[in-house]
Amino acid sequence: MGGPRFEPVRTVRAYERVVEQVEEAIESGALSPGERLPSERDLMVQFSVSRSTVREALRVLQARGLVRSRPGDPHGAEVLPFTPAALHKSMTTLARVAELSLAELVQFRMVLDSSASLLAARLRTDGQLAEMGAAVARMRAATDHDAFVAEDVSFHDVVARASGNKLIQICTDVVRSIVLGLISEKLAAAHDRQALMRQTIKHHEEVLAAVRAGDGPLAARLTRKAMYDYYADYVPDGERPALRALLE
Amino acid sequence: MGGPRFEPVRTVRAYERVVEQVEEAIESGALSPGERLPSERDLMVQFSVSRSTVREALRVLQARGLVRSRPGDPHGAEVLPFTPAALHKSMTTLARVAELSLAELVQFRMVLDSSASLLAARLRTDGQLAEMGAAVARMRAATDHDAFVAEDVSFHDVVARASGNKLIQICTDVVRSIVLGLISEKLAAAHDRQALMRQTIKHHEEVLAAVRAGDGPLAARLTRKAMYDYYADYVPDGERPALRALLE
DNA sequence: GCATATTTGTCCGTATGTATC
DNA sequence: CGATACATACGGACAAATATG
Repeated sequence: MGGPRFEPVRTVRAYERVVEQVEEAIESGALSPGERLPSERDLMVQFSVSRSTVREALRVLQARGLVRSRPGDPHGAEVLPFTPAALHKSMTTLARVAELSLAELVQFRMVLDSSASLLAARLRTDGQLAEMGAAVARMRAATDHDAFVAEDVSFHDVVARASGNKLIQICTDVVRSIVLGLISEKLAAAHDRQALMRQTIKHHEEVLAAVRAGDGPLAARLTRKAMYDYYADYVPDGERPALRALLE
Repeated sequence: MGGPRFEPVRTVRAYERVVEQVEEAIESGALSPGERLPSERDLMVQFSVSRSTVREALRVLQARGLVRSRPGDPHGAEVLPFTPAALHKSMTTLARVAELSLAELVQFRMVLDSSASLLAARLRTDGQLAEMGAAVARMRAATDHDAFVAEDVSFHDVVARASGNKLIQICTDVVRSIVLGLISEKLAAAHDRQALMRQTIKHHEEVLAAVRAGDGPLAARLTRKAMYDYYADYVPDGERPALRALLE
């Protein structure tokens, strides 16, 4: 007994091996954004596989947002700079197939954005503070609703950046766009847009003041409150208690 | 002036249109997990494209975790039940190409898991409370380190489930496995594993008591503290202040 | 258990539109 | 502008794997 323990052999497709190798080259930094992959014909020689196999691998790499190939490009597929597009795609899919409710998404935003505010209150630079103020000023000056929302987004973007955590920054961005995609039309059709906009500006000014004062817990609490007030109307009654659980 | 405003035509690949249609069918629920797609030959007839195009589309759908095809399967590709595998993949890639530091990942865990504890203190059922207690008991009984970590994970899993938020549940799971993948070998090689395990059990007991008492803020604070104590040694000195910013 | 039919995985060749030099 | 090389898409072919009778 106790001889060598063999592991089951996972039959791995040819295109997967191609994907793995190119992926490793990109993620390890051996291939940098802007650099080019060899042409499909070169790749089929280097990997000793057919054209179809190379193409299936490139489709997967493209779906993961790592490369992009254009017809006729003599330089081969381009290695792309990092974007959260793939994360965005998979989270959007998740929201649909896992049937995430708007309440869950808003709750997640409350958690992430309030944490960003908490950290920003400690770690923000003076330049970022100025950016936040400028965003609020542009919110005040916004004439149409779309511009207002855009400046609202830019405020939250600066706060997320000021948190110093790239993962928080990316996830707030992704989840926010999903939420806005779900209810942007409803927001635009709100009956008392002016009042909502005034209240939103007031909330942002309070958050900004807390961040400026370095009071992280207050900034976090205000952020949660602002988000609740902004979205609660669009959340079914039964799910609002779960949101309020984050307000103390 | 002012004639019809034409929009630029986005040249869309044939395989992308196939992907879109199948994706829509799955995400809308027209195709449920366990059901089968038509065979590749049927698909090329239905979409009026070549088999290569169908195959490239299937590779993309497979990369997104929506379907799986096996060689020789007469029933066609299988529609898969939801898994966060695609999210896991894209976030792992993100961690590498965006060069996420361990500190950022741990900080993200502190945010998510403490929020889960906060919500769980309010929303947990008695059954879930019992599950948490059982997990801690199994942690106490664990003989080897791997079993201990496994029970640790199951505790956090129950808490995340008790939060009532599927997105929190999934993201805690994904980020945790990434963090563990980064430093599991270091954890196993810790010089004073016994002391660490005792401390971890104590922390979990405290969190459990707070959750049982319904004290969400306390449970959240204890969760952040426990995670900091567990991982701080593996985070470079310069990045620890960012972690401590979450401890008040 | 075995033979058969079907399907996928992979390969090859070709035609067409396109981007670059 | 022309020539070249490229990606896109098509169609046909064979071997290995799978399910069915």
